[in-house]
Amino acid sequence: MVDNVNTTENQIFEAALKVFHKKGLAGARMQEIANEAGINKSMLHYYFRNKEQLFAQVFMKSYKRFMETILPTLNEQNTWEEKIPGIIEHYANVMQTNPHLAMFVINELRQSPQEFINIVKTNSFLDSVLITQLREAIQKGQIRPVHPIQIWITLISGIIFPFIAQPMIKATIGTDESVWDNFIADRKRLMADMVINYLKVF
Amino acid sequence: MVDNVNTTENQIFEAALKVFHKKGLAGARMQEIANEAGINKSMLHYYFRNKEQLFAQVFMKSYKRFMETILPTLNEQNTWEEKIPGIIEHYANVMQTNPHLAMFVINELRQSPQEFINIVKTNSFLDSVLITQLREAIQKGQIRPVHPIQIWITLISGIIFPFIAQPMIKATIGTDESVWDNFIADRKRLMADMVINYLKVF
DNA sequence: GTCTATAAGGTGATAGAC
DNA sequence: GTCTATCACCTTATAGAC
Repeated sequence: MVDNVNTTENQIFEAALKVFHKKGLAGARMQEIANEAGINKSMLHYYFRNKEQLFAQVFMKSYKRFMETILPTLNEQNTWEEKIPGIIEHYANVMQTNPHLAMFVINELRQSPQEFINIVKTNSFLDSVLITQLREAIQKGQIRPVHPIQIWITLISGIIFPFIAQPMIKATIGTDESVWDNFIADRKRLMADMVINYLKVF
Repeated sequence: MVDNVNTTENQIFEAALKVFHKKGLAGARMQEIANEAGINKSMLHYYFRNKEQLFAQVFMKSYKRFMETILPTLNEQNTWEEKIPGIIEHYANVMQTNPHLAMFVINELRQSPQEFINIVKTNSFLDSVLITQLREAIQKGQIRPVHPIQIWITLISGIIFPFIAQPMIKATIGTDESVWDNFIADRKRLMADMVINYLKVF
């Protein structure tokens, strides 16, 4: 399937992406996807055989958006200190553009068959430039000796979780859109500052 | 309904808690809950009328476990600096005891009716002792001037997210249980150190 | 309170005309 | 490729015997 072409197949796929992201595998209805696409329900089976296979394709695509898009940022030609704000910015953008993405991937992965878990293993960030850079800086005594993977998890936790918990946070700080935007702006600055500060000052 | 009594009603409720946590509202089946409880399916309707009302009760109970249990820790008679490791420890324990809890609450809250969102508003941590303490310390110039709410979100993000993303993390660092335990132990130390360090050193 | 049987409606999937 | 009609199954919910 070729992207960005307005074929029936692509229209269905985009609709499926939207509905599965919002409702999950169990909550999504083939009829709802058909309605969203403005296309007859039979066409879903014609192009994707059944719900299971349609979901599998949606999940793969979503996983790529969620994980693989970060790799270029991790492997850029700059210092680890420059990479950190870049990573934060990247994930904040992904989440803002697609608010259900992270939740969808993480949630479906909980009970998915091994098939899906395997694609996680084959897309590790462990051998990225960032991790290597942090490891080297630790060896040279330039930064605090922490597992680089802990730094990585700290970064993505601090950015992704607030988006996942968005409904709860908004109920607390206020539902106004500008309040949320300020919150996220603060969040990005804080996480970058805090992690860099922690690594350097010891 | 009284807790910890082995009535039919409680057996059903505990089974429902388990199944809903794992499968979510859309994925859970009344028959599966009945099987889990070892009780006839008709009894579910006898005691809880329908799936919707059973779910509502399960959600309320879960939300309390997820949020309200933290309030005592936030209001303890100690300094903010002592509270931070306490909060981290508390949430790590909650997540370890009930690995599906956070995901369930956050996930169902995404599309839940206003009814559920309202209980978030009425259980705010904004007026907790911790937040007050941080605000006062900022006014006195003792710690870095950051929104106390950002500190709070940083703490819970850094602990809850790793448990939510557990399948992905395990696929990366290894599925061995001792590896995971070490990872969490490191995580708890790192988050406490990093946040306290950031607030004090400026 | 507990059980069996069954109704009532929803949902994925296919057959077959065009 | 696209549509309508329809099947087969699943799931919630209830009626009614005990």
